[in-house]
Amino acid sequence: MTDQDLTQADTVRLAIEREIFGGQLAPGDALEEGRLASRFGVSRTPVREAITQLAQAGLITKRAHKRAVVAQLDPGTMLELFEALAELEGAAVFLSTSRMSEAEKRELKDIHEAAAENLRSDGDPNEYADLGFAFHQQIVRGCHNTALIDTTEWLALRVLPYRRFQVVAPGRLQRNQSDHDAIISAIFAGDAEAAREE
Amino acid sequence: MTDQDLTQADTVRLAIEREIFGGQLAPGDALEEGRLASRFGVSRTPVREAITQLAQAGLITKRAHKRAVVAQLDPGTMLELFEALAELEGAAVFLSTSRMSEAEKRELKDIHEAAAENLRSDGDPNEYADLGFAFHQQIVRGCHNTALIDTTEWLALRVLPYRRFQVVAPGRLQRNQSDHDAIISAIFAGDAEAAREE
DNA sequence: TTGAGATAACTTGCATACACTAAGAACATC
DNA sequence: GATGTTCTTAGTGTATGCAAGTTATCTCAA
Repeated sequence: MTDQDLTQADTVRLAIEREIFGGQLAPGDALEEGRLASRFGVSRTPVREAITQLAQAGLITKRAHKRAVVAQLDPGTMLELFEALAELEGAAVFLSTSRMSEAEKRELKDIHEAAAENLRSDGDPNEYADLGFAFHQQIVRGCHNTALIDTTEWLALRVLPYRRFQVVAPGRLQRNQSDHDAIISAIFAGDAEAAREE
Repeated sequence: MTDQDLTQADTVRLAIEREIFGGQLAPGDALEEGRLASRFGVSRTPVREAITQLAQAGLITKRAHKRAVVAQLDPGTMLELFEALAELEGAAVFLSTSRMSEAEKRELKDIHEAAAENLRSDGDPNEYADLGFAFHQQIVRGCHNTALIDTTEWLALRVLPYRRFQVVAPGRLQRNQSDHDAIISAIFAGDAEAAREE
């Protein structure tokens, strides 16, 4: 009753999600209902349900009578997604500036400083990426608007499979870090407009 | 191919959507798979699929082993939705200001003036509502970012069933109209920030 | 009368079977 | 050899049956 009232369709959906985010399923890969069914030891019915949900979420694309495919974004669409995501995060941080509690601000600062430390000491890049994710998440959640949070995170989910392809240009991380510096300053100064322009 | 390659699940989903938007299905109403199936003359399978999709879209809520229910929003959630929608539209208009073509701006002006005329002549309120919807849509689409457009319209869809409950306070329409006036001015002046603050 | 427990009726979740679609293979035609 | 046509077959879409869970009804004691 805690929450493990997961139906099989849910289980399958979560498993597929994980494989997409983890890279075992790359964009463009085909998802075949029958194979997935036998792989997960269930019938095709819950698999179909899971696929339907993932398609609705935009993680996979599906057309009638054709195999479902892990969503493949052309560069243009991907840029649009990133722009839209930036706008949503901008809107969220605009609200967050006046709405985050002191505790939330403190935690944001902690995350930021952990990232700085990681950068200074040449730490694990994956850990830095995770901290960056947490940073964004903390800001977005600070707006205390569930609809906006959900929408933003849903959009973030769609680009997640492509993060792994991001080139790590030299100096990119430092630049990212100073951007975050600016955001933090703006939030603590209560300057919502400045925070929006990250 | 021009013809709808619609699967039965799609047909059912569209029909249910229409009934929700049209008010035949009110928030809180239960959707029972069996009844819907026999009503639409199909089996439960495509009905289930349609319900899954609508649940994912947020139009209905569904929990394991419980009946699906047309999404019912408490006032707080509804306010959040409206706020989030306003932020998204704000982001869109911010971009639209510099991206709308002359033709798009002209069409926007046409819509706005048709609404003004409707108001002046005490025309059909439903027509005014439709024009308002078109006004917003025209602005959002002007940002030319499919991801942002889709996200915004998807959110707008979620609140659509509740528009009918909106009280028509006296002077509300005039106020709405002058807000739109301000937006138009800002867009034509190229003042993106002003446009955002509708 | 009211409330807890038992039980019957109903609804959902899943498995299985079948129908239909759409690509590709095999074949015939030119 | 190229082209068009008919099979083949892998794979999706839908129907149906059944088991498990949920909701409603009934019973009976306080």
